[in-house]
Amino acid sequence: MSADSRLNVTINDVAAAAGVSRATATRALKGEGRIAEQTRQRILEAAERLGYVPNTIAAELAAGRTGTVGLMLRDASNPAYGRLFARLQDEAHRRGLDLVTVTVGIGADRQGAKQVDALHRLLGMRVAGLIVATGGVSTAQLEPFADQVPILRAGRMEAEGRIHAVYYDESAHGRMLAAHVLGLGHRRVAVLAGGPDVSFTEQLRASAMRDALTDAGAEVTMIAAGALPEDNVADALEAVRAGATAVMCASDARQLAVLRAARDAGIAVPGALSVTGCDGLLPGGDLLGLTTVRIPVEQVAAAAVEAMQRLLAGEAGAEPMRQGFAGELVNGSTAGPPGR
Amino acid sequence: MSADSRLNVTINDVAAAAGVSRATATRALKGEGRIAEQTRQRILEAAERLGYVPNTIAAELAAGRTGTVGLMLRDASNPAYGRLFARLQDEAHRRGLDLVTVTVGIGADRQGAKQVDALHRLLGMRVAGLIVATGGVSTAQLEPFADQVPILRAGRMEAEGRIHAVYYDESAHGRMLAAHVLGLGHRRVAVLAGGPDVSFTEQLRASAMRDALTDAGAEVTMIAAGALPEDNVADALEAVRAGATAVMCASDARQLAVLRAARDAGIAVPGALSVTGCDGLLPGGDLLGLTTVRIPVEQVAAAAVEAMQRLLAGEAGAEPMRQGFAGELVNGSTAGPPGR
DNA sequence: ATGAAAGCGCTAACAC
DNA sequence: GTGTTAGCGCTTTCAT
Repeated sequence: MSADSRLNVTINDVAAAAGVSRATATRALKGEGRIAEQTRQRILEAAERLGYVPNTIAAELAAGRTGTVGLMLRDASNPAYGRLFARLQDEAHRRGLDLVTVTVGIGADRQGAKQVDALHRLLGMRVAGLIVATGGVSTAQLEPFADQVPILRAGRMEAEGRIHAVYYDESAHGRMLAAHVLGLGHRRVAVLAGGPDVSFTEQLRASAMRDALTDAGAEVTMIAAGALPEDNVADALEAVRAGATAVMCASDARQLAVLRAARDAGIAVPGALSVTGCDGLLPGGDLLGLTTVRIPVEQVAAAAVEAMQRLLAGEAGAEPMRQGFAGELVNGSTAGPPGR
Repeated sequence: MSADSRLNVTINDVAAAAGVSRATATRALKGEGRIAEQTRQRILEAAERLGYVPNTIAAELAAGRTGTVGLMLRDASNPAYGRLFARLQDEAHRRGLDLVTVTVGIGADRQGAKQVDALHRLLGMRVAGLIVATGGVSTAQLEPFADQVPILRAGRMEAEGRIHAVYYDESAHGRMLAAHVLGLGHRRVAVLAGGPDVSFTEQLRASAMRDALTDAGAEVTMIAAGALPEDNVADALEAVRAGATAVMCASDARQLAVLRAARDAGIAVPGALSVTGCDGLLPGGDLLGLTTVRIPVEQVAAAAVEAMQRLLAGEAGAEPMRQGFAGELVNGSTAGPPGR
């Protein structure tokens, strides 16, 4: 309690106070090795009394390993990443894994310097494993470290190489939505998605939609949008005026933007226009009647942490892990049969 | 590039490769002290070539201090915390502060053992400062460390003691909403909020609402709800049947639950019932016409990080910092004049 | 401008 | 059971 107790108390102080050697104190504190129950108590009591907080920095340096897994996360204001983050933390907690997180902004920066920065910060901490939940850092940047520490990409596929992956099956999502829209009877559809440089995920969804739609003989207008949800929404409405009866958005954020625009333009949804999105994470999405796919965040988080734990335990096979999960369709009221 | 390069490369290797001593290598790598530009280049080049990633664990132990600020966060699936998290990270990034985050679940656990756990993990890392963005850890638990390391609570007030705070002025939010509802003409109002054990924030909002309402002569029914948004919504509707014309919810999540229930019960909003919430962070809240207060996440995050930076620089006064921010009313379509 | 040497607080053999 | 000892990889005086 004294001003220079607490964080300044070392294990030496504890050992001295208990009248034992540092080694014995370590053992007692970690509950390993055999010690007399009596001394153990004495040491624990001393630690408690002095307010000892073990210096993990020193411990990890001495032990030559870390107990923590690094998590690289993309901007968590995106609900999808926010939830994934929360679930990953939860799962890790449950399994006794310590997670330390660094986030990387999404600002355009030259050559992804920030991502590399964040990566190095984590690797500099000599984390025991790495979970990467951001598209921002490339496989090529990860690869060099893949045989030093298990690296697992969460949320997004990893096509090849030594990086493990537990991911959303976005192509399946795209197909599910396309099938739904087709089933409703639409034959002229606009697909609104971030351009290739904007979002890999949206691209995946959008191209799956396009393929499924064209395969079924529908006429598709692809609209490559900017990063903001409201970008290029006008183009989508233009397509509607030109005859499209449905706008399929690659994200719920875009779906909201389209709904807003449709409302402002006096276009009835789903009467004159059907709209779909993807993500399914918005609280209140049910009230809005969003038609979407609920991505399986929980499953991906659980599988990712479990996989990481296996990797840390060395139980992994020679092959990198690849596990995909598809969510389920949320049949809302923003999409209906094409009307007039 | 060889299998045991990269993470196994120490500064010794770099020094050796460059034909200098460890000390010189350190200087070159940190860009401090005077060294011949030529040797500097040689060292940097060697580091690059060997793929050297500095071991921050060792560096921090040796230096006796950390460059990182710890962030204790509550479950980020809550949009309010998710956004705060994202903004804090952003701000920290911008200001060159390194943040390491640990989250604490919200599960009921005996005596908040998990919170203490998380706290110790951060303190064990000997972080340079601590930002606490969860109500889960109490002032009493924080206090003992307050003179070892600057501790700043973000999002929630800190009444006394040595803990700094940058917070949402929830009482103001409650008053703003109450004034709005009163202004619309309501005189019989139900207030739905998590009970005292559920959410401190909601309590703050709710009691401010109650006070403002009763001060204006309105009749108020307080409903102490459970943790889930849908908890006790039935009680709120019961109050409506008994004559209340408005239900003020302490959070938007509860507002959504009430809207859902009202819809299912065939109660017109805002015709027969006005509903308000608080948070204002839901994407699509505008489409739903939510009446709410948008909490000033950005301001709080920015102020918190700035404050922390000042504290780290030792520029703080003797008094703990206390900075509150109020958001603004979002005048939606879920609240209107009392009708019949 | 560079090197030598002494630790930082802890763990982990290895003795006793 | 408990103590001794040698580091972990790096920073930092203090010499030179």
